[in-house]
Amino acid sequence: MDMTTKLIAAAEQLFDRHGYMATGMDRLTEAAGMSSRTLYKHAGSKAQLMARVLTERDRRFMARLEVRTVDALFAALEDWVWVEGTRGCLFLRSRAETGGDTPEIAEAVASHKAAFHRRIEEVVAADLGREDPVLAEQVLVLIEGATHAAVYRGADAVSAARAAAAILIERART
Amino acid sequence: MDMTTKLIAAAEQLFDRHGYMATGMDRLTEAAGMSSRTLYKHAGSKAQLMARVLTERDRRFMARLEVRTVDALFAALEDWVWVEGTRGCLFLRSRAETGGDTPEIAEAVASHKAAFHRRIEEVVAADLGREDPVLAEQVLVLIEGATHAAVYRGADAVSAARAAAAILIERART
DNA sequence: TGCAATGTAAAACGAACGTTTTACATTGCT
DNA sequence: AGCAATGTAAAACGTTCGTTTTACATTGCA
Repeated sequence: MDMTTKLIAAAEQLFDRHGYMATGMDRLTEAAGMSSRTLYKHAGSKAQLMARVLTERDRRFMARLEVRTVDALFAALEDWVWVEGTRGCLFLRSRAETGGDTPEIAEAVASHKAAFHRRIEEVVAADLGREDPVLAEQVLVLIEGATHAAVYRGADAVSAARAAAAILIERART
Repeated sequence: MDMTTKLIAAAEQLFDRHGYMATGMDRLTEAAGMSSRTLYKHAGSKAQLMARVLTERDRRFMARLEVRTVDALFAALEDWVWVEGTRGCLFLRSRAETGGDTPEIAEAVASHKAAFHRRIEEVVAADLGREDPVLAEQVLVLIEGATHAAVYRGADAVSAARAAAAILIERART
């Protein structure tokens, strides 16, 4: 396993479970199993490391959203929550933790959320046979809501969102 | 203006805008306009201060949700977002920043979210004339979603959620 | 009049922060 | 055989962290 890969995987785990600011570099070097010298050679800085973590997570998350129907979007979200757990959206959390003042992080978040929004519009259009920006916004809100409600309401939040989306889609179709 | 009130107001601003971990006590004493000795006499510790901020915010937020219809719930959320801005849910954010490992904070968050869920069930029941836990869960997801989507989508997210809720309510009524 | 309460200003506490440096070992290519 | 690259271990960098302490001023009530 490549050092950079190992580092990013360890960083994602710690940042996600304990928070970006609360995770010190000592804890990170230990978890990644490498010296701080090597860590900095690969990561550059803590902020750059977080940005790489986010880029990698974007890749992994967006790959799951390569679907053709809105219902499949929620099925994918259920899988994601099952695998990754329910700790909210790491993108919004990193942005909030840094007050948006860390450029590398703010940019990674912005570009992920733009891609996320675009993807939902595409899926809604494919499912409905026409574009519907308002419905897409509602689906986006339901996914974001399921992600965050699941933190304290559990997986029920995701299935509730899925059922709600089905109703909205059905209504938009007829 | 009472010292404790001034302190909590300053703390809420800084914690919300820059994050809990990223806000140092020096910055806090300066913003609150008091010595660190006085600050610690009133707050006890940084974690206790955050807990009091959350308790106060819960009071202010829940007061706005004293309504009788689901649509009024979203109108209240629109007002809240207008006044307080769109930086996501401070309760979930504090919990995430501390990994749930700070008891005072974790408890304040848990009790707020429990009250929040209860209130939505009540409003849905009042609006519909009967209890509907599934619809309540969907409304909760829409509010949580609007709160977080608004961070990058703006106020449109809230009105989209409002319209979606209207459809779900209408369908549940007939 | 005098004491208890409440405040400020500022230094000090040890610990932890992100990052860099020093000194050395191992590897793989030409 | 020899050099460049890549790694480790560990100390040190100066800064900032949350919190406590020391010394002193002001106020309000008995």
